[in-house]
Amino acid sequence: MIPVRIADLPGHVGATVELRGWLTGSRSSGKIAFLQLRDGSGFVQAVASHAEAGTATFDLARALTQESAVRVRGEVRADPRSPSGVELFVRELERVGSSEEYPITPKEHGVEFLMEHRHLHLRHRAPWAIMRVRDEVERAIHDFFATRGFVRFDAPFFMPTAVEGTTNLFEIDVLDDQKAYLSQSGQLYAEAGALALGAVYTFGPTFRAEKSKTRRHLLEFWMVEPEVAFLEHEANMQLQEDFVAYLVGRVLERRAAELELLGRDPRRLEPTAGGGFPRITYDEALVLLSEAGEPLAWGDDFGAPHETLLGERFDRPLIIERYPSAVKAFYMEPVPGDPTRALCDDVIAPEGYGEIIGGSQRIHDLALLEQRIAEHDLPREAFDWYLDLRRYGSVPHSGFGLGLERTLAWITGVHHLREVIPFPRMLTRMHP
RNA sequence: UCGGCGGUAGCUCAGUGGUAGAGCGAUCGGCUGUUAACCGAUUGGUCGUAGGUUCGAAUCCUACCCGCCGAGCCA
Repeated sequence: MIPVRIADLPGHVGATVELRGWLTGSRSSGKIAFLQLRDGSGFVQAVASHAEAGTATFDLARALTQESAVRVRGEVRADPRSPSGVELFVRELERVGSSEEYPITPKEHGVEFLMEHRHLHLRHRAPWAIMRVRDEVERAIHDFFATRGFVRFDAPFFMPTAVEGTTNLFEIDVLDDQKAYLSQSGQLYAEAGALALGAVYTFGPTFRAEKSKTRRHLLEFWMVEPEVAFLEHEANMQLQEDFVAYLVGRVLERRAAELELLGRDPRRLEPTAGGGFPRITYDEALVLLSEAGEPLAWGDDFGAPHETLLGERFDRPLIIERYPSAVKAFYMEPVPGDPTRALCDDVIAPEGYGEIIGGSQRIHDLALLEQRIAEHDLPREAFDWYLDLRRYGSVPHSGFGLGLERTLAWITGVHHLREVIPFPRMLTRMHP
């Protein structure tokens, strides 16, 4: 008898099949038992009646505890009372692995308790749905860039120095007193890649040793960073828009059932899939903030409340461009004729999920880049190779970084970033 | 680092000076269509830690630990 996945059961109505999975819950009376089963592909109810299954099988069905592993053989029957349209009528039952006193009981639990049992929590419906959305988004990232001729380019995780001097880095002891830092961005290496391969993207974990304890922060998160030679600011923003619209479109197309299980209304995401993101300048954003009663002086960077306020005004991501150079990274190209502003942009997600993309055109002039490195008190010798990129055939180039978890939190509608990564790493969470 | 809130049963919480509580869960029994099942029984505790006040402290005081939410910083 061939094993069948729960997801494929609707195609086997009338057949007798074998299911392999786990018991998520059960309910029984004297003569009938209902077993809730999962196998990773989905969820289904099995029905064991005393008359059809026999005493031994029926008694075993009643004795199974939560998260017992089982093999079940039985007949697939259509039933309008089932959410998936089918049920499995048990003929034979085998307990593969027992489960005693499973901690995550069918009862409300606090976030902290669930995170302490994250290795088991992942078996439950909401994390199951979220991880399937995460998988789809990661797949969509690769598909988007592959169809546009980008080459995936893996940046190192050990870094000799900071990419952006301000943020805190995790310091690592390498052999013989040598210091290194965990990567906070693969961008500088992606720039080398872009000049070698034309268009590249990095995708991997990123580490920020910031003492941030909010729902928008993790110590370790995943970032995708495309970088393209000869790409300038306007086209860079268009690439970002096309990219985000594609990712959201893919989830709407292929993971609608998971969004529904999570209670996420797909209508909130549909405008994004159509593109047409609003674009405003930093100066225009200041006017909007002033009108909203949150005035800022020119030159101030936005705080989280400002970003939320701006993002909530639109039904799709908001692009804010041309920030003051002083609040941005050293490598950003100035606006032609206006050195106080940079050819950069942030993409702010709707609904208060904050910044999901930061991007810019990079300085390609050697003298200007040397000057900026000096102004920022950065160790020049660490950037010798980076300056070489400007010595030998320098061209205008641009790129951006998209935070995977913030994007996923917004798409799935969950409150906290820790929900969208299998094992979150935070100031107060290293276990399990 | 700063601000606000919190730590009591396996879980979610109530309990503001006088015998430590509820619901849920789990276990056992009953019920042939349950899906937040229902009915009956059983099971449940260093009240975050240390010290202090008091005849008596989960409760009041002091210190510390841990967590949650937010700010800054950022994706």
